[in-house]
Amino acid sequence: MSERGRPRTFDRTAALRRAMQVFWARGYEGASMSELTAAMGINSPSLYAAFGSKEALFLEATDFYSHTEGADIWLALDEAPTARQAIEQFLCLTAKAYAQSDRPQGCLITLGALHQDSSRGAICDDLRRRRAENHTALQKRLERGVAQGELPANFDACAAATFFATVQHGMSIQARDGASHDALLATVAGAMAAWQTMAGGNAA
Amino acid sequence: MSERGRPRTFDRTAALRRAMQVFWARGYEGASMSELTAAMGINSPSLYAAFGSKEALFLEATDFYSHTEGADIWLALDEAPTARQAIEQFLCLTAKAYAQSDRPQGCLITLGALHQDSSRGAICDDLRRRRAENHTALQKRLERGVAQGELPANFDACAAATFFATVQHGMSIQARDGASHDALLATVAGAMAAWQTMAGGNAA
DNA sequence: TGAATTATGTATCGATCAACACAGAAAAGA
DNA sequence: TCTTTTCTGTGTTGATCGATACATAATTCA
Repeated sequence: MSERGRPRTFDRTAALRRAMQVFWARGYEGASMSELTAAMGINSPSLYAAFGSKEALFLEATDFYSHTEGADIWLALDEAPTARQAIEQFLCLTAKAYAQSDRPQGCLITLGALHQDSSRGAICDDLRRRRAENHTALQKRLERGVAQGELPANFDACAAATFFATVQHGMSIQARDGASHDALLATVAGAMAAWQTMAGGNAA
Repeated sequence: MSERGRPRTFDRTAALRRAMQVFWARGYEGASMSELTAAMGINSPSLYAAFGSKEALFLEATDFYSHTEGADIWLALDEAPTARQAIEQFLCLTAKAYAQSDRPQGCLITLGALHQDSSRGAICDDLRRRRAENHTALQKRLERGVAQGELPANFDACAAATFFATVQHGMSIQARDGASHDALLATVAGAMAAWQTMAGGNAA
């Protein structure tokens, strides 16, 4: 295959993981190329040869993030037996992931590029697309709960999905402020307190 | 007084407002001096003479923001007759303010400098202090509700304040994603749905 | 009117930004 | 061995970053 030429002397996946951590901690604009190359242990030309550009590297890093850091949260959403347990697991796993001290707090997808001009570059659009996918996943799971009779027929799955997604976004900022796991669980408890009322049948 | 020397030819407050809008839209790091001077209608030396530095300008801009854009939200919190109405007004006014299309979406205090190193510079610390003050204001209002018998004695005002503050933070990101006023109100409805359960007496 | 004081506009500072030119090094194919 | 291909390290590109030097203009005080 493509085994001709001098072989790469660094682990591409390991370097991508390091880049992800830098973007995660500093955001897209805040992460400089020198910071990235230092963390990845390679020189600038090697980075460009392997990943193309800062923008392309970020897109790959967010994809890597989704498949590693973010995977279990969204897996639990689908696998929990009831919609209520699905949402609770979703939020509890979020609380656990966001407060871990051995990595940046909060979510790369949520915090990675909040101030980009949507018109300029694909980064902002890509993150928005991923956030929209998350909203859809929540909504689908809630609709399943309606279909299975767990939730009333007039339950507004879209509005509820918006609410729980917004709570998760807020937890990213809370985590960035140094909130402990327990503090994040207080927010989870608040969000789950809404469940009883929403599932009671008088959803707006 | 200090009326000696050549008088300033621009309105300092108007220039500060323009600077606030730039920081609001682009964040601290994302707002460049050239962008700021262009929006403020002055040259770089005038900016430094009047405000000191980019950092000092940001601190003044956030203070200005608190006293103008953010004032009515927190005023309503204290003036509403019941704690429940206070929280509801607080969230509804937030939804209204964050979705207005004639200004940047979301909150400057929340989104202004999420990726700063806390050690480096006073910006991050200042915003965190302001967010902590907001949490305290919410908690105090809820504790008033407990004292007045509106809420049960075992009501966890701190945890509830954390929850509502987190919801508000999430709404900033939701607004940045282009959410409409109605979409933000869906989140408000979700948060208020939690009220019934939390105020019921079985708060954790 | 003249000295002191403060603001303005032009032009620029060194540092850093993202990105790349180039030559040498290390592999495969002939 | 020799050509081709690909990667690596050094050094640098033009642009932009935040921040100023400097001369000039406009005001107050004496």
